[in-house]
Amino acid sequence: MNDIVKLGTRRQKMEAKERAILQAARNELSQHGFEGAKMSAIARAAEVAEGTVYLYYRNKRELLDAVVSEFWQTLTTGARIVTGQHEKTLDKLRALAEFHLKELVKDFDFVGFTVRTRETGTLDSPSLTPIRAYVAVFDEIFRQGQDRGTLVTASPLWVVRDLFYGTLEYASRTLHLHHERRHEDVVDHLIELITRCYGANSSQAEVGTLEAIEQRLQSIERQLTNQ
Amino acid sequence: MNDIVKLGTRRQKMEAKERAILQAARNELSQHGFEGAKMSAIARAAEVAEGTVYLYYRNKRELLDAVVSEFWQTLTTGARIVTGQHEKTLDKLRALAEFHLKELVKDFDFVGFTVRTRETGTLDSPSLTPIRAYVAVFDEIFRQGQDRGTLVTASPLWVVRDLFYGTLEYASRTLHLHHERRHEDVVDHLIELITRCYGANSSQAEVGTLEAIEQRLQSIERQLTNQ
DNA sequence: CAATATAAATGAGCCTAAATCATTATTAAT
DNA sequence: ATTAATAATGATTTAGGCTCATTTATATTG
Repeated sequence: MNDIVKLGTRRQKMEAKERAILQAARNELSQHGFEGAKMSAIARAAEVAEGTVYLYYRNKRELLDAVVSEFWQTLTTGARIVTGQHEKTLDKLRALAEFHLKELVKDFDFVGFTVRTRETGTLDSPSLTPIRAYVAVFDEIFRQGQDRGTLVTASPLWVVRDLFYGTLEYASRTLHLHHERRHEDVVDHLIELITRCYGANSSQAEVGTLEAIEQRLQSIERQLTNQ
Repeated sequence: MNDIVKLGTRRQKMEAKERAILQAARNELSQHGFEGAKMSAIARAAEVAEGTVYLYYRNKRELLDAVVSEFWQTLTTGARIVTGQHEKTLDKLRALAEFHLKELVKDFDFVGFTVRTRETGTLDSPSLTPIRAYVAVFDEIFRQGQDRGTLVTASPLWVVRDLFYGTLEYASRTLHLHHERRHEDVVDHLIELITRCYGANSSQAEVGTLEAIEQRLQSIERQLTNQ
């Protein structure tokens, strides 16, 4: 039997150490940004020598890449959970939009890190795979909507995807800068827009317009009561 | 009379030197990225001593900021010219979208630099003003469309703006990675979407009462969004 | 046109932080 | 217990941003 004092096998210890370094890097990065982050500080926080960090990650950039990858992986898991709780396509999309926006505003710096990571990234660089896995969540939902006949569009999927995530990322930046603005404005607007432009049953113009007006009235009411 | 050998007054020389440094920095940056760019290389390219650069810009970041500012200023000028050649709101928006997308794809790296610049930027940091000036082009056109009655929406302007620029930036990234994809897909789609969702005359077959309600809505909206 | 004052430019050297590597410590195998 | 293999260490090297004492160029003045 294993000695209790020993904290596990060699491999386990190394894995724990790697997690510690990653965690320390994440903290240091979101606290000081990429240039501001010091490898020495990361090593100290992870309770290892500076040289040890370089046994796990070739250099500072790879460490950043790993942090960013982990971030998107976590996001992917969360997105799958959140969207899995809904049946209808539009509900799934709304849930995804809400989740995405909320997370981006929370960890806003990581958006910048991600762009930075991609700066040098080519099409098939491994640093892109976690992001691909993440956007796949949207793609699956949208395709399912198309299969079901809920959503209809002639445009390529990538265009709609860029619309979805582009809008949300820019909105997250705005929300990050202007704390008083409302998240719901974005999500409501985006889903409304998707409904009107890709919704199969919105083709009946008259009903759609009436409903749209009602929606607008509601959102105005909300704005009024909120200030 | 001035000696021909002399290349101008002191002030002129300094301005020329500043432009040389800025140009050198721009080249170095788009060639090697922010970390990769060396102050020594910039100085060499601008044909000045390394210390001279620091007489014009406090540090590397400020130099980057200046490059990015110049980029957006140029873009603003171009956008104004391009949109000024059209009369109708939707034509202006289409021209702006086409121009924006084309420029972003061309100088794609600068998008990354901009985000990076904003990383530390607060709400009123001077590095944001050129970007504000740029997005103002969209704002003006959209507001004008609302005043003319061409465009109608209950959502705050910032939401629509983020949709517009967010979509285009993400699309520019996609287009930058996948050279075979078509720019027109994005612009057509975006304008079509704006037309359908914000176009006032998009649902022609409406009853009189409906129009009346809509008019009242518009005036309320105007009041709300104007503060 | 000196002579002088002021501003601009220079680049050797300083300093910080990333990355390396010879050495030491730890774990696994026999 | 001995040895081999692997992991960890931190002093040292290296690189590049930035400074500052000095030099050079321009403007001013009598």
